[in-house]
Amino acid sequence: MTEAAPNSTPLRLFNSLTRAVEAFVPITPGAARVYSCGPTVYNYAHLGNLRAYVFTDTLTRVLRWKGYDVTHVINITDVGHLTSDADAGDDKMEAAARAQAKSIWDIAAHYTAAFKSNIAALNIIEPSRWSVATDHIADMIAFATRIAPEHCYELDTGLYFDSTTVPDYGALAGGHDDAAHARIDPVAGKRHASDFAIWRKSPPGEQRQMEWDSPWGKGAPGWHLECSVMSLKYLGGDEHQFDIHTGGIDHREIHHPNEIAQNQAFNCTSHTGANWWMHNNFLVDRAGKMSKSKGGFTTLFSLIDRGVHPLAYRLLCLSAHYRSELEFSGETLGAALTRLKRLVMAVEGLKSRAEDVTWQSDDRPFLLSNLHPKLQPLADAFDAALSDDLMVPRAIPLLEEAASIKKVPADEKLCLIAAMDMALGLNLLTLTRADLRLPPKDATITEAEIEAELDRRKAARAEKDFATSDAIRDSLAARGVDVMDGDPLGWEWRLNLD
RNA sequence: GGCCCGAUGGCGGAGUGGUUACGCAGAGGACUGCAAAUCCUUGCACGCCGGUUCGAUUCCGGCUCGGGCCUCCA
Repeated sequence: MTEAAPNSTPLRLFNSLTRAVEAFVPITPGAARVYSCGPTVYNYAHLGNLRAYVFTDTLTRVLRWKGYDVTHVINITDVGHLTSDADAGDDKMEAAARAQAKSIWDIAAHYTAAFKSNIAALNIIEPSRWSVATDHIADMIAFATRIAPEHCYELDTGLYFDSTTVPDYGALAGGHDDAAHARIDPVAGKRHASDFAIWRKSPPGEQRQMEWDSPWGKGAPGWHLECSVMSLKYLGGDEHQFDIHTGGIDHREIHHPNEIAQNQAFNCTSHTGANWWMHNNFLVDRAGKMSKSKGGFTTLFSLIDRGVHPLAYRLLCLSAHYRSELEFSGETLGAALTRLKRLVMAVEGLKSRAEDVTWQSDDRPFLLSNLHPKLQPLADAFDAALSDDLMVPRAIPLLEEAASIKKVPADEKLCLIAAMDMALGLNLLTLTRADLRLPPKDATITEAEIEAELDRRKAARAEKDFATSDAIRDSLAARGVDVMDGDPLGWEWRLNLD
């Protein structure tokens, strides 16, 4: 541990490899190396995608809370995913480029920037490294060259991995059933249905925007290859092993088993490459999970356009355990926004009463030292909840209790809240009520106009001309503005979350 | 068709073999010219049928319903 842990509950994490919660033991004492499967940048991330990064951010923050130095890598997949068939066919990046009549590189740059903007808006800590797939083609070719003689075979369409050449292929998925794959039209010549492409050759006579020379001809790497290559390169160390690999639960069935097979082939061992494989569950709506390919996805940008602060979505994600499905709707989002607002107001109230600035420290052990006797049990319970496989839903009410508990000085409460928020990432110490009042994109009135109307109304009320003051209030309401006399903020946008 | 998961109050979502989750909504109160916002208080639950048990929402079996994966997906 790099810092003295204020509380000593051991961290326990669910491991998809064993389907059990296990005590976390890092390879290097005091350090944690984490790799997260990142986005394919051919479109905007939808809210379901973003849940995965709130999850991995929670993991990062809890590891830090427990005192570990975290090295975190997220990849940017700017090449390699296919639109349809198992291992051949069109590339999503190429298809998006054609559809938008842009260079594929422009597409990747645009959606990468959009993704990073979402990450920032959700107060997700930047990874130690963003690892871009197309920057690692040479590494991928070297990796493939090393495993090819023992584990791969070449067809007209590309280089394929023979899934029977590694022990327990598909174990992560909970048992592999080769027959189940038979339903899919197999690529001609594949030895086993579960074999997958390491290198995809460009179709004869077709010039692709992204293609590279390789020992197996001009083409592009298979989409499983990049994660093995980049995770082992940046996190694997001499042993080519690291601590935790995260991703969506859908990756547990295909992508991660294939990654494991590649790692085993590369290392010539049965070790999967990562000691923990962790998977977040889906964000769902009434119809089931959200997904890009089904269309009809909702982006974080669309929420902001409606006047919903992005951290409300973060709080929504934190209100459920990462391994549970989470229902998304206007109602659940609105509930999270209201909850966030009340939290922010509580902290603002404490800040206005605080007498010193000790709570402005970012030194967690300091903040958690010498806690008020009434706060210590809350801190301990908070630590216990986080340590129990990141049980954040049980941790949030403890922060709320810390904010409202009676007969404890504001400064002391703020110290604990500041420490807790380092784990939750809700920005509670800096966020203000006014920050949460985002104008809807379709607003028909400006804030200056609203303030002018409120000045008129204030004058009318001073004269006890309630007919005029109520008429002004009604006209503002008709334009989506709610007047709140007893509230320092004075007014608020009315949200439409249907 | 194969594999897997879930079923908690109006909604979301924790948890437990016998005692409070929590949030949002609702209700009552305070405040307010009124309303809103805020604060305080508060009602509401454990899919169905069996079994184990002194006692099950919590353990076991069956059923029903819902969902996921098996094709790119977080």
